[in-house]
Amino acid sequence: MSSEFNSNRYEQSMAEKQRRKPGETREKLMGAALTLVGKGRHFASLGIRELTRQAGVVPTSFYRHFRNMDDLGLQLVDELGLVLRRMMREARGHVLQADKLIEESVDIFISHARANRSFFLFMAQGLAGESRAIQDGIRSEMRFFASELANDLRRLRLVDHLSDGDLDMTCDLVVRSVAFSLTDLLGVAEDDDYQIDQIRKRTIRFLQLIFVGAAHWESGKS
Amino acid sequence: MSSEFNSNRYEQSMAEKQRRKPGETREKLMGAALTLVGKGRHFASLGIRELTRQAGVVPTSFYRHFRNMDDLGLQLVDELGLVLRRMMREARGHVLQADKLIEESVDIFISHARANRSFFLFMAQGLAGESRAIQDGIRSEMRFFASELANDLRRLRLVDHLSDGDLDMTCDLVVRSVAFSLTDLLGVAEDDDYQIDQIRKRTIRFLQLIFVGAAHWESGKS
DNA sequence: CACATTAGTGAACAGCTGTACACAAGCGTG
DNA sequence: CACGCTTGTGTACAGCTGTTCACTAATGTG
Repeated sequence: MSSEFNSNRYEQSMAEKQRRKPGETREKLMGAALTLVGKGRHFASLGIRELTRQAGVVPTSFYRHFRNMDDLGLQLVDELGLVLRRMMREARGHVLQADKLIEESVDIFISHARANRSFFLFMAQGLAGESRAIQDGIRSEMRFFASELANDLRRLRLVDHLSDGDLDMTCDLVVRSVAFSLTDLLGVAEDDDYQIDQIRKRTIRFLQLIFVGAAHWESGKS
Repeated sequence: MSSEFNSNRYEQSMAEKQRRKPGETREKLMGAALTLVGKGRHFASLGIRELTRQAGVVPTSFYRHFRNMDDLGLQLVDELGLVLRRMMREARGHVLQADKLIEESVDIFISHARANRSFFLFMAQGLAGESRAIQDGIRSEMRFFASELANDLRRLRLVDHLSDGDLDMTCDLVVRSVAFSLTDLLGVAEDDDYQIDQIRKRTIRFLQLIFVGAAHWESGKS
């Protein structure tokens, strides 16, 4: 990555101290955090020096962009939101007919989880992390995701018999189940296709079970 | 049992350096870890010195009982198993008739979660923690819990139409949903009765939805 | 061009960290 | 009693930690 500017003006780079595109260090620091998390470290155990070392930057640079570790975590949550939105957009574009809706959505989810492993690892960690702000941020992203899902389902008119509240609850449960499958997914090796397929099948069955419940919800309500 | 001369020799305890019942320091260390976790710290960020300080013990004592932090975590997972088993036993004893089964189980779960807050906090953290061994341990406890639940349901003959595999899947989903509600529960203040009741109601609805799905599962299967 | 602002650097400091080592007190067993 | 075993203690050390400070180079704005 980022090799587009190494050809034209490196002859004056005697010092090469700080000529980089703006915000690059910031991204390097956030990327370094994700890299370390991707290597199995927990975000809460990362230190500033360790982070800057991984990013190839001097420790003091950290404070130019973040007040402390929680601050960096919050900005990571914001980027996580972008990842989720990209995933939603792709799902909305790809789902063609209703009968394969669950399978295709789960597939898209799994492929995004594999492509953005570190991001989702960070999300799973943050749910029970030590910063309340990060926790709330992630929870809020999940709520947003669930409400968007509810909107889509309403638009597709597949669940007309459900009240808004019941639909929201159903989507909430769906998102939680998928999020939990996510932690399964992050627990197996990246290339263990067999295990990943098992998780895929289980997740699909979970969602089918939930939607069967939703289809019969009013009649089954006590 | 008591010989005749071991009763009058406690007056030489001038130093009182290390006369404590065996294993007390071990428990103090594990308790200190739980205390810190209960205060909002993440287990992965705890240090040995910090822990021994909290326990009121000298740092070197740590190594008498644990090889490292992961070792301590694993032993905490074992104790977590005991907590879960106690909870299951109480649930089995208290559930009288089938129609209140979900409500009563959720109530028991919530009361145990409040009573053993730090333990469940540790469990929620460990699910996405940095030690694979701890992660697997917790996952294994959850699987055991789910299979016990499946046994109970089979014994109560409430779900005779489900195959063993489908019942296991249903119970797995139930346990996951409850575990996720747990993280909600741990996120609110201990005495915020209103929020806790909201979580209680939502969890009950989740489980009802799942069981409605299970009741119609075969017919809804594609 | 002059200027304030921004983003980078290196040196420094006090304090904390994990771990090793040698020692002491009490225990159970012979 | 003497012995080894376990548990707890104090000291020590090298290395890492977060954070402050003063300095410098490049950038954008007038």
